[in-house]
Amino acid sequence: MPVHNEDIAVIFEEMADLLEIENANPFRVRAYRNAARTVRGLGRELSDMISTGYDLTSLPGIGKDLSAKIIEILSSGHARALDKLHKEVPASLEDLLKIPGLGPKKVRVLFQELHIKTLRQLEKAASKGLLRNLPGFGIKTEQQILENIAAQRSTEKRFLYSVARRYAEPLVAHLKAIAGVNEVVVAGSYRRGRETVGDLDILVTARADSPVMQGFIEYDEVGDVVSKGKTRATVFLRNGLQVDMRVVEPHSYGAALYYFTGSKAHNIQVRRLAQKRGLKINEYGVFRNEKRIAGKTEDSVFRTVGLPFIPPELREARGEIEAAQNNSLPDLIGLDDLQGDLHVHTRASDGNAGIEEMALAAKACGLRYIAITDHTRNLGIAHGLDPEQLQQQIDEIDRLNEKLRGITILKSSEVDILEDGRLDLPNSILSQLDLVVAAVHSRFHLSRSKQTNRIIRAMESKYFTMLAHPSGRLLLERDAYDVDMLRIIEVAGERGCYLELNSQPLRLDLNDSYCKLAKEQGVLISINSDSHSPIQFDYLQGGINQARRGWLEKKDVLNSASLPQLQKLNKVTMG
DNA sequence: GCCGTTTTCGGCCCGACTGTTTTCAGTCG
Repeated sequence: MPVHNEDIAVIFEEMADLLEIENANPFRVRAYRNAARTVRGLGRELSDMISTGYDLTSLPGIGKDLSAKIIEILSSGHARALDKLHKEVPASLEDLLKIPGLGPKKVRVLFQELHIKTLRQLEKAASKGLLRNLPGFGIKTEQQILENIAAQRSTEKRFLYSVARRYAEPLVAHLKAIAGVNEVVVAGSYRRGRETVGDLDILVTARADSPVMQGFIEYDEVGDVVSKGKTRATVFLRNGLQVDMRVVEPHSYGAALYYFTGSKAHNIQVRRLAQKRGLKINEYGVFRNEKRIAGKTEDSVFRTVGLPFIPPELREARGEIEAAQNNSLPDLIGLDDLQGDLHVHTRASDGNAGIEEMALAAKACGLRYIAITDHTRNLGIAHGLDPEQLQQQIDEIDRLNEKLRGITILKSSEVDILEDGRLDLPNSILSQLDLVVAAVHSRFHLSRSKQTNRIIRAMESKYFTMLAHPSGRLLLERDAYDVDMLRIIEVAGERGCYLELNSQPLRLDLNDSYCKLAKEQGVLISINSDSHSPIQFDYLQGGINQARRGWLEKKDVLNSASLPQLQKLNKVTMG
């Protein structure tokens, strides 16, 4: 049973949780959490790194001990240290930590005093009123625990970025309209462009007498008010989305924006840099002793630690600070850099508009070319095309290209990759297409090796151009199928194929880490809308957000090429 | 448990809010 980086990260996180409940040295706990993050963020599998003789202690946060533990886990599948901890602290206590308001100290008390190990036991004890007399607990705590157990059951924890935006934008407008309010900006993971967000962090600058705090908690959409102070409040909207608002003075705006944009891991790294320079960074500014030396803008904060501005999408402690120090930050791609869209559907399969309508909509968005990629016959549910129907479409595209100006339509297809890795169209018709987009739409539960080989076999077709939505995941709905994505990226590099970054809000597939890895391997990414209607070209912005999080520059993106440039590339024939 | 242009020992990011503890610990972000 191969051990993946994720397995190791999970073990380290479990160790951290249990050690925390055991009241271990907090810095030791942090060391495990740091190591888990490092392991998760690696581009390569640790098992490969070991076999090529890589010294793990050169990784950040991995020393002699954790390196030995990684090697142990890789060879045996488990860590004796964790097994030993389990004898003292039951694993189920981790579930209790997930209840808001319960941290390691309280969980420890629950376990020691009442032998509570599971959520069910906790709920029972709380409803019997057994918690209120424990040290550090009271009636309110007991009540809150009951409410939070119920809330956790009923609500979805994260929201799609696109959904969060629908709530964020009107709320920002509401706050801006309150007297005395200056700036209102959504920071946090939302500003970093993450594909899903757990909550909204809203930063406000306002005059001291502004009623913004009151105006916030009285907002129409607010369901529950969790806490409210002079500078900070937390609410839940009626849809379950948590919103934190912070109010700061204008001279702290940049420092606060920086601070609340995170990520936490990134902020810690930068604060450590500040510390070395005898500076302290908090949400109010950058301080030397008691004196504020920066904080009005984010730029000013970065300058005090000798760094250039780092775009929010990069602030994940994945090497951006080192890159900033070496002046090698990427020049991130923007929406304007896209010249075309290589994944577009029409009503011939499951879209809702004709070819011409889609082409004109793309042109209106500033694009110069699109590829029409309807499904193939194997995908019956989407009315996939058979070779004859595709031939008719090809003829229609030829006629339209004669007529249309300012936009070129490329002939293509989103071809199903069958279970054995064959493509769902004969070569006789594939050879007539300008490019071939291929995708897995069935048999998601094959074993890792079968799924990987299936896709690699498809890539070996001479007509294969690009793998669409490479992992098959649907955010918050369906996990990625089990596939060796590192291998897929390698093979794409060897065969001169491309990978898609699908911009549908529910997909955003490829994810940011794999985008970065593809870039490092020289594999170009195509940022496509997968539009099924003329308004869906807007989705490209979401793809751009994701691409930026994956460190992609214009040169890393296939469809930032002009049409003549695209024609010169491998695998695009433009018959 | 990690780490080193103050250090191989002694540090390790920082502050707001809540509830209960009447002076502060725990939790959260």
